[in-house]
Parts: sequence; C-alpha cells; structure tokens
Amino acid sequence: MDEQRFEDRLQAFIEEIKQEDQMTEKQRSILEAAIKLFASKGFHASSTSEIAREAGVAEGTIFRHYKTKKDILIAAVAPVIVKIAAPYILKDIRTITEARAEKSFADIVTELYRNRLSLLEANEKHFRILIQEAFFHEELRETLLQTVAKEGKQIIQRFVEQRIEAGELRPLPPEVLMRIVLSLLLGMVAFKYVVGKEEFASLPEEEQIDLTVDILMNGISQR
Amino acid sequence: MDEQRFEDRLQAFIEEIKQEDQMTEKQRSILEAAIKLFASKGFHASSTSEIAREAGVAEGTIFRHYKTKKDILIAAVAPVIVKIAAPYILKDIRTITEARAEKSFADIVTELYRNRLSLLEANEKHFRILIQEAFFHEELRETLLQTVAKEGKQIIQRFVEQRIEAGELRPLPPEVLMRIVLSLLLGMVAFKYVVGKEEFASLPEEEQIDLTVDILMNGISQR
DNA sequence: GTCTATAACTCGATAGAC
DNA sequence: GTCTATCGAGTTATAGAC
Repeated sequence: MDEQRFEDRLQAFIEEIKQEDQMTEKQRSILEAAIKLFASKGFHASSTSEIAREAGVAEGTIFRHYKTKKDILIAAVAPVIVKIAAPYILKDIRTITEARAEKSFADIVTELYRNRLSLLEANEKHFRILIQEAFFHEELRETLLQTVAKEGKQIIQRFVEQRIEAGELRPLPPEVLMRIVLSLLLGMVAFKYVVGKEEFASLPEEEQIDLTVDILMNGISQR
Repeated sequence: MDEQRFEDRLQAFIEEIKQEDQMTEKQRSILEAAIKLFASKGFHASSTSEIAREAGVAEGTIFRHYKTKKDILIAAVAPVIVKIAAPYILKDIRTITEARAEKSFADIVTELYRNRLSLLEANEKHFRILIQEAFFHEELRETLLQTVAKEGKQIIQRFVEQRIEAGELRPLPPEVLMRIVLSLLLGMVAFKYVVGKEEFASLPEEEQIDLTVDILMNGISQR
C-alpha cells in the first residue's frame, strides 16, 4: 500500500521541483536542515524538533509543508533522483552511444570517472542520505534501481558489445566488463570517502583516474 | 567521553565471547532477534519491545543482560570485529606474506576473492549491521578502520612492492594497486548484494572471479 | 503549545533450580 | 530456602503530529 503512494508522491514532487523557486524561505531552510541532519545522523536519529531548531522555524511549521517526517525524506531525496541521477544517466548514455567511433573507450571511461567523482563531490550530503536510506526503504531502492540500473544496463551493454565487435575490447561477457568499469569507479569513491582522504590519497585525483583507466585498458583491450 | 567507554566495552566483550557458551538461552535469542531486526530495519527503527517480542522474552529481560540498547548493538557487532574481521585479516596477512615466491599474484588474489565472498555470504546479516551503523557511529568506524585498514595497509603495500621489485607487477604506486585489487572485490560484493542476484549474475561466481582476476592481471602484470 | 503514542529503561514480584 | 533468571506493569522522556 505504501509503494503506490511513494510513486505518486514522487510524481508530485517532480512537478513541484520543476517550479521549485516557488518554495518559501522557510520551506527551503527546513529541507536544508533536514538534509544536513539526515546525512550526519540518519533519518531515525534526527527528530523533527531538531530539524526545526536547526532550520530556525517552529516545529509546527514543518508539518504545514510536509505532512509527515517521511515526506521530508522524500522531498530531500526525490530531487536527487529526478534532477541529478536521471538526467546525468541519460546524458551519459547519450555521450556513450553518440561517441561511436570518434572517441576511444579509454577517453569515454576517463570522462565518465571524472564526471561521477565531481558530481559526487558536489552532492555529497544528498548521496549519503540516498545510500543510507536505500538500505532500509525498499521504495527508494526500487526507484533507484529502476532509474539507474535497469535503464543504464541495456545501453551500456549494447555499447560494450559494439566495442567488442569492433575489436577494441576483448570478447568478455558484457556484464562482466560493465561490472569491472563500475567497480573501479566505486572503489575510487569508497577510498575517497570511507577510508579517508589523508590516509590513501598520495596522488592527485586526476592521476588516480588516469592510472586507473590505464590499468583497466590493459586489462580489457584487445591486443 | 564515549570513545573510551567503547574501547572498554569492546575489551569486556572480547573476554565474554571467549567463553560465549556461558550465554543463556534467552541471551542468545535476544541477540539473534536484535541482529535480525537491526539488519533489516536498522538500529533506530528497531524498538526494544520489538526485539523482546521477536526473541520471545519480556522486555525487562533484555535489560538484565544488556544495560542499554546500544550495548545490544555492540554485542551484535563486536564479535564480527574480534572474531571474524581481525582473525581473517591476520590470516590473509599470513597467507600473503608467507607466499613469497611459491604462489603467483593471480592465485593469491583469486584465493582472497573467494575467501571474502564466502565469508560475507556466511555472515551477511552481521556485515549489514556493521556497514550501516559504521556510517553513523564513529566509534565503530574508527575501530573498523583501526583494525582493518591500518593494519592491512602496510603489509599489503609491502607485499605489493616486493612483487613489483620481482618484476611480476608493473611499477605502479602500491596504494593504487591495492585500491584496484580491493575495488574489484568491492564491486563483486556490491553487484551481488545491492544490484541483485538475478539481474546481473549470468555467470556462476567461480567464473566471475576467474575472469575478474584474469582482467586484473592483464592490467597490472609486467609483460 | 498541546496531545498522544511509544521509546528506552526500572523494579518489585515470582518461580524454578539446586 | 536461597538464588538467579525472568516477567511485565510502570516510569519518564521525547517522538511525531497538528
């Protein structure tokens, strides 16, 4: 019964966000406070009174704008999915599919890695919430997988298959290739954010990416 | 003030776990119920009354055994750190350092990947809690990084350096090599558990590992 | 600011093991 | 009969909701 509501809400928010300048001052500060708190303490550990205090509004004001606490979560997370994740994935897909022969696989992947890392850096807090809450709220996880994984999978696979046929890549199973490419990205992200910046980052990020792509291409390109 | 207490508690639990058969029936069922709930809903979303119901005990009984709810979390997670993470890391380190010239880098990595994936499979719930709560509880994150990252880093780096000197691996920065090796493992885990089994696993796990190692070795080995 | 539910946690009563 | 594990109603605080 809740999954349906979530889809509806998401649709509603897509509309709402399109004219998001209509958001009041208070509404915006509530969302900002919520994002900050959710990202640092998690959804359940952040109380609405805390959000109100942080936002500098009365607690009642929160419920004027968002019916439930969960609505705040959705309002915080939905834009990330519809504004950031989806368009960027579509953009990538375009970039990848349109770059038929002009660009090398290495260049495309390098660009992909750079995109992703800077995107993540710019929206760190949102993604934190997204990842954490996706663990528990199946609605979110489903929406994410539907948006990200399923749509992306086919196109990337087809593209990889083309590159294999063209003799640029080794004839490996496409989904394995895809996994490897994404694993290395995921690994860079994990080391950057989880393990810590100081401990491991002996090289500047640019070089990290270049080296990673170099190793990747040695591993997957056709001799 | 809390970090100190955590270390103390951890020490206490290390002792406790060593004679863990002294655990009463109830105590064990409380822990089991808590692990189940924490893993599926998270720490804050699981109430003690729920844990009690799930475990088939009175709520008061919980607090006879665990002073606070957080103690249950620690009791659930501490064994993973002290019983599973630490010994396995030590075992790996042994495996790696003792396999001087006899074993190829590829064989060692293959073994590492297999180990890790089956270890994860056997303790999925515990690791779920560990990862989720490590996001928020700095104590846990610190303990983990101290136990896992720091200790492992030096040894693996030294080993990788030896393999480079021996001409088996390309002269890449050791921490980059390490990141790549771990990224591919992380990626396999992520695809297995997050993205889902059916969607992507067209190949059996054994072959996935072998292919991954093959690609890795093409990428990092010296010609 | 107020209401209601529920959270974590307490403690005296109880009952079975030795 | 004491002792130890258990029960569960009761306490206090604070959550979300309006």
